Amino acid sequence: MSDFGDKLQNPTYEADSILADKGIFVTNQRRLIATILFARNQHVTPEQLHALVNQSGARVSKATVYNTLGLFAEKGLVREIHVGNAKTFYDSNTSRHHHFYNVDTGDLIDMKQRLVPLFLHTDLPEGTVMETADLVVRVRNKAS
Amino acid sequence: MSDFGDKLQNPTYEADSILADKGIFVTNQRRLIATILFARNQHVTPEQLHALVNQSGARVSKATVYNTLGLFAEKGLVREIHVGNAKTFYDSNTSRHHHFYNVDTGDLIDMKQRLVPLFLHTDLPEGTVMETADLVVRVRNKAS
DNA sequence: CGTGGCATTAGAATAGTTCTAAAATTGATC
DNA sequence: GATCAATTTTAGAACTATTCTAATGCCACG
Repeated sequence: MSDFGDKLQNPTYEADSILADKGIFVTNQRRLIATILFARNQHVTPEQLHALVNQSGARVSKATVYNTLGLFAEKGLVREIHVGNAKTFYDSNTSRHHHFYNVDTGDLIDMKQRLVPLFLHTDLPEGTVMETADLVVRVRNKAS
Repeated sequence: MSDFGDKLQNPTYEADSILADKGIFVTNQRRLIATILFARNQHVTPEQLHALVNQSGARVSKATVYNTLGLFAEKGLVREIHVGNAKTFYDSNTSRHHHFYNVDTGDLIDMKQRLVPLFLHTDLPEGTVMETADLVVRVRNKAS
């Protein structure tokens, strides 16, 4: 990149600085994935993201999508949400909030209510540290 | 079974009545599974239960274990707990409580604290009904 | 410009679960 | 008790999400 003006125009610049801020080494694939992830707040599964990335012309392998999402989650860039039944979502909104999971449609929906009071680290089982605390309310369509 | 006295002596009688109370048709396999499940409050995965049943001499197929646990959960006899990473646990303690899941050991541990306030059905997404509401706090061993 | 180390890749492997089609069991009926 | 329809059980194949593997590519630095 030539100068600062260029950088501001360049849609990838923001992704680069987000990654750099978290000490994540920037590569083409990571930039691509970050750009898509942060284009809007959203919930994606690795598979959905893989499709999104690749239909944008680029080619990123499934393994890299998994690795990259795992790395981003580890660095606090996205939140990993486990909804059971072998599915994992990644949420680009890392603020404290919880979810509904519709088992019929596979949709993950933000919960507006703040239901879970502060969680105290001192109460964790002996010798463990918290990784994540997910409240997932599983729902299904009424008519079924 | 011959008479009521016999039934009281018979360890399977309790399982039978538990099943009957929930309108579950009793079969040998279901009785076996129920007996093991309710011998003590515990968390089991289908695979663990399958091993338990079969090392007790009987032979019950994996498919039946899955079907039966699913049926019991549907009828409210056990609680299904989704901890992510493709594992499902069944908890013979159906009272409201939540769990720690140790990702290193695979253990599911009861949480003593009552962290989640009453959940209001009216706040569910349009056209859906609640299935389960699980708060799972994922922890890992400190030294890793 | 060569070397070391990480990143990426395709495809195989794995784990948990569900599906399938056939065989067995059940209770109801003769 | 034999017969029937309905349900349950079964073995194993199929499926899905994810992780592993081993080879290849890429970049930074000397």
